[in-house]
Amino acid sequence: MNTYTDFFKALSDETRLRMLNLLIVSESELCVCEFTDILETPTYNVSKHLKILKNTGLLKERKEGRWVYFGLSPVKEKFLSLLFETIKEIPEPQLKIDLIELQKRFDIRVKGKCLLGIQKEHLKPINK
Amino acid sequence: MNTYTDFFKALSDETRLRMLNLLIVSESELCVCEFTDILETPTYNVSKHLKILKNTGLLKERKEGRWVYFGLSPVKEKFLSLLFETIKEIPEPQLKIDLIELQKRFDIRVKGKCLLGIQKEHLKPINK
DNA sequence: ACATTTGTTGCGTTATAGTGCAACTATGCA
DNA sequence: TGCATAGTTGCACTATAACGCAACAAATGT
Repeated sequence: MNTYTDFFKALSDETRLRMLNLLIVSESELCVCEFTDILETPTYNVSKHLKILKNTGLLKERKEGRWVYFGLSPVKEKFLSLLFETIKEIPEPQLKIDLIELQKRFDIRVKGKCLLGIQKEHLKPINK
Repeated sequence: MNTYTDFFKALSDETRLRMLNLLIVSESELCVCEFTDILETPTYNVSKHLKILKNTGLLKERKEGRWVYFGLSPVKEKFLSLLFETIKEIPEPQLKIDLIELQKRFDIRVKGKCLLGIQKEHLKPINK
């Protein structure tokens, strides 16, 4: 039972709902820095939210050099495919805006790869 | 945006998910004491959870004598109808058990009305 | 009028979850 | 080897939410 409430809990946060919207509509993988710029959310929070979605079983992770890409887990249950269809039907302007920002990030990919890192300075982590 | 995360937040609690399952599958109204017995949850919590679902816009309330019936709000958005279809696809044994218990409560209704109140003593509120 | 029944609400407690900061790891490059 | 870049994690703080209890309101019956 807990498993199913956990799916809804995962979606009950705005940042995570926006993340899933990006992945569902685009049908592709995004790396952490792309999420950071699109959602205008600090990297450390992006990372934490992605971890929650992954632990819920919604996302899978793939490392490529210094970059980490997140994409949807393969959908096996009818429950999950319907849940994703439901998300697609949310008429929220912000979700449309996010898709436009996503396209901008895709446009600066090099051979389909994210190589430019975070573009918005104020979202970068402070490294020592 | 908040509105939509609120729908998911409403479903992220086991008691509320079970409530909605009962209403969606049965396509009828239930009164507070019926929820109490079926969910084996104290009346004061049943009442609070129903209030949350109502405030989220998922339920409507109807008073009839001392009894208060709750049913689904009329569904206008595709988002909500899909959300309800999604809930129907949850393969959780507890949700099936709840439906059996619901049938038992329906069986003791008098002319379609709940007249017997809470049957499980330990769930009743302490009245002075 | 009074007791009973059905349901609601306020309060204190506890548990959970999101945020920001800073330290940390890991990979690649000069 | 040293540094920059991409991302993660631990900690303290704050906010939110569920719970149990007890008092309360509202409708009904005698």
